[in-house]
Amino acid sequence: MMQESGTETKSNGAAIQNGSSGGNHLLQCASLREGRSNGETPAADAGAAELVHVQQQQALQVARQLLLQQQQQQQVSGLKSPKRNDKQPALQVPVSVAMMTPQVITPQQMQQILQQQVLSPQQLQVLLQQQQALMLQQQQLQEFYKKQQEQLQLQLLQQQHAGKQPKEQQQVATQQLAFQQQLLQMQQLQQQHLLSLQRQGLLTIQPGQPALPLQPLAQGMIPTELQQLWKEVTSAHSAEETTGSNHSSLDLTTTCVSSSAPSKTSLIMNPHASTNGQLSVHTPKRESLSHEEHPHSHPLYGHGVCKWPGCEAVCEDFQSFLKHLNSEHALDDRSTAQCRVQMQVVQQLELQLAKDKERLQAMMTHLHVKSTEPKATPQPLNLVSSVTLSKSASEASPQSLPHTPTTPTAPITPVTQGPSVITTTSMHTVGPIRRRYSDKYNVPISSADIAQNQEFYKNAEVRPPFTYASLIRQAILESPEKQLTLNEIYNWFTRMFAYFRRNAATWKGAIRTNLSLHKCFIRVEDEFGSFWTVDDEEFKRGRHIQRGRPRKYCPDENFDELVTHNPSLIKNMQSSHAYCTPLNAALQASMAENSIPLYTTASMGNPTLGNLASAIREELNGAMEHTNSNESDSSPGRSPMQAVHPVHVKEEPLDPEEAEGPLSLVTTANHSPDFDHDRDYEDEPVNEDME
DNA sequence: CTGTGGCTAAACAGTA
DNA sequence: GTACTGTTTAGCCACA
Repeated sequence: MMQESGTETKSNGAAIQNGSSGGNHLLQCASLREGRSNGETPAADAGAAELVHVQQQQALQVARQLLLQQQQQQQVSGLKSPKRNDKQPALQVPVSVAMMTPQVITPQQMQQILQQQVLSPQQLQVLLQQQQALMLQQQQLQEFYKKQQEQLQLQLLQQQHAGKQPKEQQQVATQQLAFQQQLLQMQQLQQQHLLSLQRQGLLTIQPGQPALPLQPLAQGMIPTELQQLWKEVTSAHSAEETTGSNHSSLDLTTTCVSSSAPSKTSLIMNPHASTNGQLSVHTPKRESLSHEEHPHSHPLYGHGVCKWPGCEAVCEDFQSFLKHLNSEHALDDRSTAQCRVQMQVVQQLELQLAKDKERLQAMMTHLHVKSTEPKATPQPLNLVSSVTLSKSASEASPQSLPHTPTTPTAPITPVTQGPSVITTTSMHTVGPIRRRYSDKYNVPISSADIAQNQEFYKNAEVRPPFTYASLIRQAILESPEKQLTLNEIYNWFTRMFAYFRRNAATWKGAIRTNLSLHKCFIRVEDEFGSFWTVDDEEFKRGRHIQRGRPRKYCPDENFDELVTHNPSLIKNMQSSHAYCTPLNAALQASMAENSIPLYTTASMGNPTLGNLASAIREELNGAMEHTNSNESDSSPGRSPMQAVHPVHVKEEPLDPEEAEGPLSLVTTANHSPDFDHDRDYEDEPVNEDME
C-alpha cells in the first residue's frame, strides 16, 4: 500500500538530507504529479516545489520576452547586417532559464542527483531534453555573443573616431544596451534558478567547491570580459543615450563581474585601454583574414556595410569596402587587439561548447539513452538502440528486464569514469527490476506524465516505470470514448512504448491479468464485442479482486448463455433498469458523483454501459450497506456478483467495509438455487468472498 | 520476518 | 484446430 510512496518518501528524504525541503524542481514536479495521496509527502514540500515551478515558469517567460525584445529592437534599429537578421529566428526558440545555466549542474552534481536514485525516466527525459535544448541555446548564445562582441569592437572603434556616423552609433548603442539588459536579466534569472535549486537541495555545494551558484554563466564563458567591455563602452556614451539603461550596466558590473570566476582565458584587458580604444596585446596573431578571396561572401561585408566589429561603415561597393578595410582596419595594435578579443571569445565559447557536449554525452551514456545530438562527440556509445536483449535475459528470466532509470538498484555510471560503453551485459546483469513509482493506484499517472516522456518511451527500450494497471488506465482514458478493446490496448502499448514491442506474450498476458484482476477495469459487452472501461474512482482506491473468489466462469450454462448470447440484455437493462429500479434515483446520484466526468464523451444524456456498470456497482455497494443492517445473516453463497453478471460487467466482490452480506435485491433475478458458485467457495467465509 | 502488492507464467474456459 | 480473450492461481520478488 505504501510501497511506492516509499520511493517518493525516499526521494524527499534524500533531498532533506541535503538540507532543503524538496528535490530538484523537475523531480519535484514529477513526484508531485505522481505523489499526492498518502500524505507522506509533506505539504510544505509540495508547496515549495510548486512555488519553484511557478518561479521557473515566470523566469521562462521573462527569458522568452527578452529574446523577443532583442529581436524587435534589432529590427527596429534597422540592423544593416542581413546575416544577423538571418540569425534572429533562432533566437526565438524558447529558452528555459535552466538551459541558460549550462554549468549549473556539474558532473559531480549530476552524479549526486543520480545517486539519490530518485530520477524517473520522466525526469531523465526532462533532463535530456533540457540538455539538448541547452546545446541549441548555447549555439544561439554563441552566435549572439559573437555578434555582440563584434558590435562591441565597433563601438570601441567609433569612440576613437568620434563623431563618425552618430546615428548609427546611437542605434548600435541602443542595441548594446538592450543586450546588456538581457545579460543582466539572464544572469539574474540564472542566479534565481540556482538559488532555487540550492534551496531544494539539488545543488549541494561541496565544502571545497567554489560558490558555483554565484557564478553567472559559469566557467569558461566570456561574459565577464564582455560585461567589462560593455561597461566601458556604455560609460563612454552620453547620458541621453543611456538613460535608464545605464543602471543596468552598473548593476551588471556589480552583480556579475566576479573575480572568482574561473578565467581560463589569457586575455588581459587593460583597464585603461578602453579609454583610447587600445587593448594590450601580447601575442598578436592571425590577423590575416583573407578578405579578398571571396569577395562576394566576405564575412566582413554585407549589404553595403562594413561588418567589422563596431564599424558598420557604409561602403557602396566591394571595392570601396576593401579600401575601407585596408585603411580603417589595417594591421595595427587596435585591429590586432580586436581580433584577439574576438578569438578569445570564440575559443571560450568553443571550449564551453565542448565541455557541455562532453557532459551531455556522459549523461546520455550514463542514462543509456540514444543520443539525439548528431556526432556530439567522437566518443562511441553503445546505447539502448544498439542493445539487444539477450535471449537469456529477456526470456529465461522475466525479471531480468532492462532496468529503468528509476531503479534504485540501477548502477550509476560514475561520470568520472568518462563515457562508458554500455554493453548488453551491463544492461542485464543488474538484477530484478521492480520499481514503478506509479505503482500506487491512488497515484494515477496523468496524461502529462506519459505525454511528457512520450518520445522517450517510444524510442528508448526502457521499461516504463508504471504498473500495468496505470498504463491500461491511461490507454483507456486517452481513447476518445474512454473505452478500448483488448486489442486496442495492446496497440496502445506497442505504439507508446518501445519496450512493449518485444516479449508480447509476457506483457499481453499481464495486461489481461490486470484487466481481470483489478476492480477498476470494467468489461462491457455489446453487439460489436467487448471493450474495457476504467472506473477511476476505483482505480484510485487500488483494490484488487480478491484471489480465491469464485471464478467468473459459470458451469451453469443456462446462466452463461443467458448473458453471453443476449447482449441486448445489457441494453434492455440500461433502458429499463430492471434490476435496479428501486435504486434508480440513488443510482442517478451515484453516477453524477462517481467519476462520470471520465466518461463525458459517451455519457452525454445516455450513460455508457461502463458508467452504468460503475454506477451499479457503487449503488450495489451502497445497497449492501442497507441490506446488511437488515439481513446480516442472509444465506451464504449468494454473491452479489451474480447479480451484476447479467450485464456482463465484471462482478465485484464488495468491500468488507461496504458490504458484509449478499445482495438479495438483485440476486433473485437470475439466480438459480443450485448455482454452482455456491459450491465453489462454500467452505469460504462469506465475508471473504465479499472481501 | 512478515505482509502486501506487482509481475510473470501457466492452466483453464469460452469464443470466433 | 487455432488464435484470441478472459479468469484465476501460484510463485517470485521488492519493499515497508
